Amino acid sequence: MAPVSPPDQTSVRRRTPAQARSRKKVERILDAAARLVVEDGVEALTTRAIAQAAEIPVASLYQYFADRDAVLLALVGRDMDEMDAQVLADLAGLRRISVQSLVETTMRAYLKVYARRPAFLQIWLRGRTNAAVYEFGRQHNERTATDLLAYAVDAGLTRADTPLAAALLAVEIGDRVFQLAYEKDDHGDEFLIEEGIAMVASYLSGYATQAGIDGVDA
Amino acid sequence: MAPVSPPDQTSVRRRTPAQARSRKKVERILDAAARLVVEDGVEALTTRAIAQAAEIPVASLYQYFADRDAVLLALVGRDMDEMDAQVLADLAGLRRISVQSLVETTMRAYLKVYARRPAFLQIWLRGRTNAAVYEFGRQHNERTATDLLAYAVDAGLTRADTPLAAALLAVEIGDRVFQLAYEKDDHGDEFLIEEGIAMVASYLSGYATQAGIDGVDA
Amino acid sequence: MAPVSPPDQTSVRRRTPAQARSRKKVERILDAAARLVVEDGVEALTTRAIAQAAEIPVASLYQYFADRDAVLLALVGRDMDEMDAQVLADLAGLRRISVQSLVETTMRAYLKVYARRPAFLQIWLRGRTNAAVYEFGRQHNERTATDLLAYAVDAGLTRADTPLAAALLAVEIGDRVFQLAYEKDDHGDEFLIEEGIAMVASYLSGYATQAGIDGVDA
Amino acid sequence: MAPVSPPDQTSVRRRTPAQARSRKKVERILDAAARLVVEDGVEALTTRAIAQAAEIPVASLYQYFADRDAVLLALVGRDMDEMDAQVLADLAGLRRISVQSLVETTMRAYLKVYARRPAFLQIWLRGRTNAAVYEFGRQHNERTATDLLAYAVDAGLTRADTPLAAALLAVEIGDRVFQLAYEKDDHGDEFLIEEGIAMVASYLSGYATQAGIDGVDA
DNA sequence: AATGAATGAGGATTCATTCAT
DNA sequence: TATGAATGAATCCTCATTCAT
Repeated sequence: MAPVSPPDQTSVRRRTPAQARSRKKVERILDAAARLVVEDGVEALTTRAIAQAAEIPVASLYQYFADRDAVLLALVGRDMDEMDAQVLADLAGLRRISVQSLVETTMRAYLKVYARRPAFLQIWLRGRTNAAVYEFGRQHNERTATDLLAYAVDAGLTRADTPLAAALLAVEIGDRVFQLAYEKDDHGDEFLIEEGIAMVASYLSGYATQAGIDGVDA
Repeated sequence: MAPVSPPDQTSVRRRTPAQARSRKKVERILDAAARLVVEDGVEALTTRAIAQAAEIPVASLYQYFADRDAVLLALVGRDMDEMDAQVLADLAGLRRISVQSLVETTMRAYLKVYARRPAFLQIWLRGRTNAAVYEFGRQHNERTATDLLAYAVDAGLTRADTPLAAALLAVEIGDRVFQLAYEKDDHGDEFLIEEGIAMVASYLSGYATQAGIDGVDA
Repeated sequence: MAPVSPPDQTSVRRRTPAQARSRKKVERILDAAARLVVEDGVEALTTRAIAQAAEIPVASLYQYFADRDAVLLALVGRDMDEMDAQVLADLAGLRRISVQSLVETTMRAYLKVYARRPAFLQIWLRGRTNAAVYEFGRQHNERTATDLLAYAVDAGLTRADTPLAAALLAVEIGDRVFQLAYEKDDHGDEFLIEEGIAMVASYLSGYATQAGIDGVDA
Repeated sequence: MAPVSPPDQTSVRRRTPAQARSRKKVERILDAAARLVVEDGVEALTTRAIAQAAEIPVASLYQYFADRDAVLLALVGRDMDEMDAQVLADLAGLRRISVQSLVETTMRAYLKVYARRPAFLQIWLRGRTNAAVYEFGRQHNERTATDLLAYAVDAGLTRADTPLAAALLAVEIGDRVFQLAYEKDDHGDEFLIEEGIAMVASYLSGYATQAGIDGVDA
């Protein structure tokens, strides 16, 4: 079973020139928005500012996005998909897996994306101030918890009766560890990250099977 | 040593009638603001709304508070002081103390105040959306971490070389546990609270002395 | 002489397939617009909304209508034609005619159409807010006054020197009676309708010939 | 009994300088709005335009009016009060009164105000396009009907069992007569006005007592 | 100390229409 | 003929704060 849900891939097949153009503009808007966020924070992401940065009229924004929040969510969603993909890839690369390595690999995958995507870091870890983003995060964390738990149970790492709430707590705590680690440090405070990983792994070990502790071939 | 810094008590001695009147009005404003927050959330706390709820002209707000954020901070600060006092009191009531009971007592003290102060719960756990509040929280957590660590080292519960960052991590994780537990549940999800307390205690045990694990007379 | 001008029937003869298709789409758009008006009122009739309801792109609207107002006018015009036809038919069915029965039959014919065409009722009686519709109404009332007066004079019901302004006043008052009667009542307040008919008939009787009062064979 | 409700006179007694200034500004805004309406019609009455014409910032508008509609309603209300006062005064001047003279005097009183207040004429008779104004008009007509009926019954001009709906119909028809008479003619088409007055008077005579027909000393 | 009034700056969103393809 | 995309021009309204009195 896949450890995290793959991104939604509705109608990715072919694309008309018009759609391609449209997609390009969407990207352009998102890139402009990303720039703004990195420079001035999430609150600076006004429709006016986005339009100006993307060099389009404000009204044109509404061709591509339903409203301001939609832009923000698209921005987060884009990077979040990359996040999930990174976790997927890194877990796939493991030879042996245990609860410890599952946690470590997953969390370190996140770090890679934070390093690559400063806008994401900014929105996600520092500016989760917007209600829409907050809700998006909550849902993503829930999905992640569900997927990872299913994966762990499936792989025989944790007991079948492990409560979802425990998985969710682990994910949320991981999330907070990152928030804390990146609060002042653009590269993430390594001490906090290590301790955080240890804490989460240790917590989840409480639900581990013997195999989950010893590790099994992937 | 006191486990948490006592509230700032500048010029509490005597008070002129004018000061007393002023204090009263401040309280009235804060009470109005608290009502608003509980009813409509932090975003509803506009200067207009506060003034209307307190039945004073908007301009008069600025007699008592430098700006909008100041109101919010005063609101949080008032309850935060109560929080610290509760922790202080509950720790003082312990016969024997260990890392485990230190964590448990402290976190349960927080729960008591959340139950008593819905406005605090609303601002602190659900609406930490405002930059000023966020910063205030960070600083309070830092102070709390410093104080608790000093207390623990002093009492011989943790090693003298325990890094402050570890204490801070513990406090922040505790904070997140509460955020999660109160997200949807006005009374706090008990499972999450218990697991959270266990997680934090277990983490800090890594820095405990033997006495910290066995417990000592307070 | 016909009591009301027959609808404009430019080029109704034959139709090419393309024209037939076009006509179909026009009907589809008008039906969609009618639905919108009934549900949400005249102000809800935006080009966007119409296009969406008709399931065509907004830009395609402009293939069939010059602008937004044109849609509204076409909508009104369609039902107005039916209105005129109903008046024509009902008057044709009369054995004997007098000023009284002319007024009564005409006004009751309107009621029939209002009952059948809720969109018309909505636009015409409740939402005559749009300048174009307003103007259309004025012109239709003028035409109706002219036609009915000619008919009445022709039939010897009213004096030949009856001023057009009197006929127009009668029509306009009838119009207002309906507006009032349907203001809150979807079926039309019967008291107001009866009194209104009586008022208009009584007024026009001032211009009646003896025959117009006694009635003549049609 | 007063034939029409006197305007609301809440706290007209004394006035602080601040209130006087405020009142002055309100008048200034209304005057500017009136100018706009006369020149460009009701739809031209945007917040921007009003503010510009009154030479104040848009935001200042909201000090004195809750929203755009409030300005329009204040504008209408101001003149409507004058209208009521004129009716009151003119009826008070009558030596003898009958249904006929009651109708005539009332309607002619309206004409005087239309002549004095072009903005009112514009909004009321030509631009009753705005929902708020429309509703205001409906309510005023209802109040007027109620008051005039009570007055007529009181004076013994009409039977005590005259239905309110009849009075309302009379008022509404009078209203439409004016709309029609002023449609194209800034001074009001005299033929339509005379005929309209006759029609309404004749209609109401159906509910008159003998005294109402013969007339009584006021 | 108290406050009515004033306001600059900005907020999101909608709409009818055009045009290149 | 059909339409996706583009957009200029407005819309109303809110907010925190200041200042003269």
